[in-house]
Amino acid sequence: MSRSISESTIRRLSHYLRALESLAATNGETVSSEELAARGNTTAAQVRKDLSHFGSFGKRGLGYNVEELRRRLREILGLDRPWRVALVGAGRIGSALYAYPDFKRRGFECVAVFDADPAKIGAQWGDTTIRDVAELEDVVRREGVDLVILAVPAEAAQELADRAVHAGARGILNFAPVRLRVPPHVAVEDVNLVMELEALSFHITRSGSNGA
Amino acid sequence: MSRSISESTIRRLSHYLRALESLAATNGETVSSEELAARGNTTAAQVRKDLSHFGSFGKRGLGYNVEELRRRLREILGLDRPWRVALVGAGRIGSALYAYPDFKRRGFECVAVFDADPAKIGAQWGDTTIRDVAELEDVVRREGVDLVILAVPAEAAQELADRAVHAGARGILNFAPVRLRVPPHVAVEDVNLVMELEALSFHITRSGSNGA
DNA sequence: TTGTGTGAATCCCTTCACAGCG
DNA sequence: CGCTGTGAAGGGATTCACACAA
Repeated sequence: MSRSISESTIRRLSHYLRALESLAATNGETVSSEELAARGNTTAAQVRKDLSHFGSFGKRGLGYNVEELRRRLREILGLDRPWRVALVGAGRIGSALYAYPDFKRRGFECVAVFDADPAKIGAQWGDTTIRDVAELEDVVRREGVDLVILAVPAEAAQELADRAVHAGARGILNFAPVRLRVPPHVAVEDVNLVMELEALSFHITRSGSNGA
Repeated sequence: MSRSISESTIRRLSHYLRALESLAATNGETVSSEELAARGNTTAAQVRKDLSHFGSFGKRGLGYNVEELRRRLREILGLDRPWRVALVGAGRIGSALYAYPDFKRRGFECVAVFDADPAKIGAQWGDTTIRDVAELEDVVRREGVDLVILAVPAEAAQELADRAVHAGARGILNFAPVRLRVPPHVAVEDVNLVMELEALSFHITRSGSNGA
């Protein structure tokens, strides 16, 4: 289809999908770009433009069929198949993510958990045994892991990313505050909690009544 | 100074600050926009443009004084003062955040933790007692809470946001997958982990060799 | 009539290129 | 010289506005 879909468009597609799913029960048949925009982030024109990059899913004068648009969005986002996820780092963030119910609900299945700490290796999380991170490559290969969640200290992140990629991982969700270097066929998304707080700090400081 | 600083600029300022902090020890005196760009996300021109929105901190032919630029960036981001943070939701994500060492290091101090679950209320996390969320307004007011971290289910998020804002909170870090409605003087940053995974899914699906 | 799909216009962000200061 | 600070150019992304299909 088309080239170069922007990162913001992708985010909005996720929003639309979520809106459709909460709509499926309540509303009956169709949504307009207007309704979708109200529940998402944005304007009706933006919704239509976003969708137009992938085809023409609507009916003029009517709107979009909820069920069909939902299916198409899942296809577009690649959610029409299960994803095999490995979690690297069994610390606090790792454990929160492991139990995050929305992941499974969306088809992201955690098939392995790793840590470097001998005190943690061998422990059980539900039915998952925490493995030595030394086994990373083996397990990624054997289990066909697609995505790796890196919840490890900054110093360890690049090396672990390299190893996961080398073993076949195609995407990395990175919680470490470093910019990872990866080959072009590998996708990386960064989550940096401190940065989010700093953004809040910035906005409040600027909008505040203090001229400092 | 100027108006309308973009969200991406703010993120980059955070990057620059982090780069400077790791530099302060190793390097001696000055950095060029080139070096800063290499460690951050971006290009030398972008670094200079970003900084130029806030003043002229560099010396031509020399670069930026590391220590001074660090100080200015902390000022710009509003990090030259402590922030009082309340954590709402003592679940797994909440507990991971509470212990997140980088928060304190950057001046974000968690002064209260709330939950609605009677089984959790009264429990101790370090020296913090988990409070009944019914006390939210009181405590936010009494403790002078600036920022609220919402790590609660989607259904509860908007109501809790309203209450926190009403009690004086100026910023919200929102982990619930809903778009919060807040007055214009309140800043919101969303963290949506499922969306990040979906973005990975999208990229991999598109770049993949499978035509499906 | 309603609401999509889409070129055209607009706005904003990034990149370029260079004047000017140290 | 070297490197910043910045107007101008370029490129993307949003918004506008309307032809057209149901």
